[in-house]
Amino acid sequence: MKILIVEDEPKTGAYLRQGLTEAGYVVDLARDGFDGLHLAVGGDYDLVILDVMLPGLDGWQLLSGIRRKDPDLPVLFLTARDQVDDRVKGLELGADDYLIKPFAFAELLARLRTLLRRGRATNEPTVLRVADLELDLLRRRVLRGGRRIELTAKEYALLELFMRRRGEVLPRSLIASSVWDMNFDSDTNVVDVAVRRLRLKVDEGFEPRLIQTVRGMGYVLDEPE
Amino acid sequence: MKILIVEDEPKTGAYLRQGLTEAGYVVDLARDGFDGLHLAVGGDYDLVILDVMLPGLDGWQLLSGIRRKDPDLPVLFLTARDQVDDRVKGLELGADDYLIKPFAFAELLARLRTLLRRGRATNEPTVLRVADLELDLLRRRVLRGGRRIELTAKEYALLELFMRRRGEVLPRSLIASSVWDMNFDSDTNVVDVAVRRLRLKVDEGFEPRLIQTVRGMGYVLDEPE
DNA sequence: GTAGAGCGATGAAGATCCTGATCGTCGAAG
DNA sequence: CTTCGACGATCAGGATCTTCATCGCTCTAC
Repeated sequence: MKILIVEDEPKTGAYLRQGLTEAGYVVDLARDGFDGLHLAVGGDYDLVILDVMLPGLDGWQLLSGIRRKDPDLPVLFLTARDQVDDRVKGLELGADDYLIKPFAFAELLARLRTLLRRGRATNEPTVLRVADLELDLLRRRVLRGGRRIELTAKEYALLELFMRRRGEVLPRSLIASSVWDMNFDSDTNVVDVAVRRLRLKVDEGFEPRLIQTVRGMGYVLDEPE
Repeated sequence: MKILIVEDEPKTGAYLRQGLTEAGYVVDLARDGFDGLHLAVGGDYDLVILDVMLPGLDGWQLLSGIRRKDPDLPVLFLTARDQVDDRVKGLELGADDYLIKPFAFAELLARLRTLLRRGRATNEPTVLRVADLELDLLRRRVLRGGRRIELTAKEYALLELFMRRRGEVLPRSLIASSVWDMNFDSDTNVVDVAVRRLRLKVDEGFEPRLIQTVRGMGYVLDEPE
């Protein structure tokens, strides 16, 4: 897997290169937008990581340049916290994902895997859908009836679990172990409380109710018949 | 490495056995205190994991039985949340570490590694000390001037980093990456705030001040000359 | 049908952690 | 020596998550 990084700040660039190389990717690094564009369109990469703030060509110009030549090349945007609103712009222009600096390296690797696995042709599903509830795995976004719903990290993890295993009754212990890495059913009701919070955001005021309690067993997410 | 688990609850026992076996340990499982004691004293184990609540012999009786035969065998206590005060009793009776259920499996593995690495004979240091500040790696306890100091998870991780690298000036970026797994110096001051909280607990009201700021570089923990 | 136990739902409080703003201080340049 | 800018300290506010206590419902046993 060959990845191009376009990043002007030397420290961040070097760090990314080192980390990704150690993770087994082949990595090239471009220092500005011009080099970036040049390499991206000619270099046969599987993925491009793109800093929004760049000298020369900025991130968006670079992105549209890439899209003109290669509409399918996965592009991941790096944006700083105070440019968060720019991510919308990036996604509209055809970026496939974004990440806000600072971020955990593990997080970056996870996103990369998703993007690369989806691949150019294979088109594995990136959006899970149950009734009018949608979960966009790449953008980490949730929509219900077309409306955006903001979820916290745990809520998102919980919902993703539910949707990936739609229709299955998930015992609390399973939920605890996959969302919390807790594996002992002692006297905690974290799962219950988390499910309640998720319900408030995702089910409250909507029809049909998707998250259902199965007494003595656990919870399911599904469309009731 | 051979580990004995003494645990009566079948689900927890099975889970532990499976997880530890997958992690490469050889695992035996005893269902009650009598079997546990019998196996422990005769079975040539490197470590024993012990549930406090047991039918037959309880955890402490078992522990003192073990200690009579083998004073050095590492023992890790499992205690439920509402028995937390019992952990003191356990440690006084010669347990080497304790873990509160529910806990993350990764946490258990980390503790095991520490206990096993220390080994029976090798006696690697398990307490870090600078001036009158002590950090007990096994018990995850911190003492200053003999007084117990309660730290949160992040505070503990930060202090451990400082003490393991006593005297070294640690740049913020290094701290961020080891305590937070964040690797980008953007506009956050989490490190500063965390250092402040740690200082309040560890340095405030004591002499000498151990956590020092090195302008433009980062922080050090050391005894000033 | 009724009582009781167990299970889940709910609400509130508390702990921890992060963000953002402001204030103070150190050091260099003039 | 004074001024200014950069860096760090500090504080308040808020978000998230967990714990705990209580309430209500369901199911079962009698």
